[in-house]
Amino acid sequence: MTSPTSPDPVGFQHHDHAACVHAALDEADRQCAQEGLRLTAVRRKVLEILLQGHRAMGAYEVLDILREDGFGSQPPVAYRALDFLVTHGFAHKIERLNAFVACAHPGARHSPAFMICRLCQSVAEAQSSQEAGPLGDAARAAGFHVEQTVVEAEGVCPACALKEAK
Amino acid sequence: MTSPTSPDPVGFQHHDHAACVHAALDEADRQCAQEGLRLTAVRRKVLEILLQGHRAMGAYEVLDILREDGFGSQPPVAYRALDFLVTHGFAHKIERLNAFVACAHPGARHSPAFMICRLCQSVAEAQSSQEAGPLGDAARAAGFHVEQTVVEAEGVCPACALKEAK
DNA sequence: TTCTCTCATGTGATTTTATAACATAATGAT
DNA sequence: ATCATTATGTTATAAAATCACATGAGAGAA
Repeated sequence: MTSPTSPDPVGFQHHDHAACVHAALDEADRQCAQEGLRLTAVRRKVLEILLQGHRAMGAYEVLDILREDGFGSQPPVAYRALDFLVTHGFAHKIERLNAFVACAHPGARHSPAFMICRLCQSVAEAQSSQEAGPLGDAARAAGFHVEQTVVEAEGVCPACALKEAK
Repeated sequence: MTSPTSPDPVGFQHHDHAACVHAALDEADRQCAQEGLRLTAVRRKVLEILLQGHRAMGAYEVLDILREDGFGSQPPVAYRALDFLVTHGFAHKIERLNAFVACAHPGARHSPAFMICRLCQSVAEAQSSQEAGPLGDAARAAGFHVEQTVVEAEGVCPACALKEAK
């Protein structure tokens, strides 16, 4: 299933893709049931698309796939599902790319940080924190109450750095 | 010149606005001369607009003012000038808002961090760092080479927090 | 100066991203 | 079964950004 030569776009490491998609969907089902959220067909499909894609995808890219699969084909269909997933932590928006990725740490309450490779467009998700680091310090100093954070680094992933060095 | 009742949108504190705009433009002139950059009329005007506005402004908002002042009125005019300013550190793009602010620390080589008030839309710029904090740790652990960072916190500024508390 | 090369600007058209507004349908509670 | 709520489908439009190409201004060489 997983090509051994293609770069792993979410974690910079290879893994069993089909299993990972399945497990994440199961986890989402479980979590929605627990919290009384409705993981409807479109929403579940969009999450599946993001998990399958395993990289940052634009809303219209997601929409194209939804259309092929017989769902509504207008932008709001994709945006609404993406909003749901983002709101409830099943996916994240990468502001720098105006694109979306499935969350790599489902279930965990977290403020994610992303590393975006400018060469292969892969995106890795790391755990961040709203209080730690320079931003947390600045916020405390300024008396600013942080509710959400966008932390994204653009640069070169290890795989591309290797290729470039050659 | 400065209204004592309006919130200060960039730093959450009041200051002498006219002088601040003037000083920043001078500083930009100086720095461009030194680095052999051309701070042309449009570019200087756009910087002035951002400094005057003293908040995050959309490209089209900037463009409207350019138009009124007799410059070109098509989007590329604004976007090109903004690109120049951002590239050379005279302004920053706030990804979360798709908007631009004049740099609050001109001259300093820095990776900025922003605090965005969701109530009054004011934006404060703090100094950040590409190496410090959770993101730096994660990047080192992953072998990711960071070139640029987007660090933005959304929340409530001190002034709005006070108003809400009432 | 005048030529020329380069970089910047002006303009029209288009693409990409995102939302508004409203009708219809599905779901859950009573 | 009814009703309120929430989700979906669809049309239309807004907002943000870029492409392509023609014109113009500035720096350096002849």
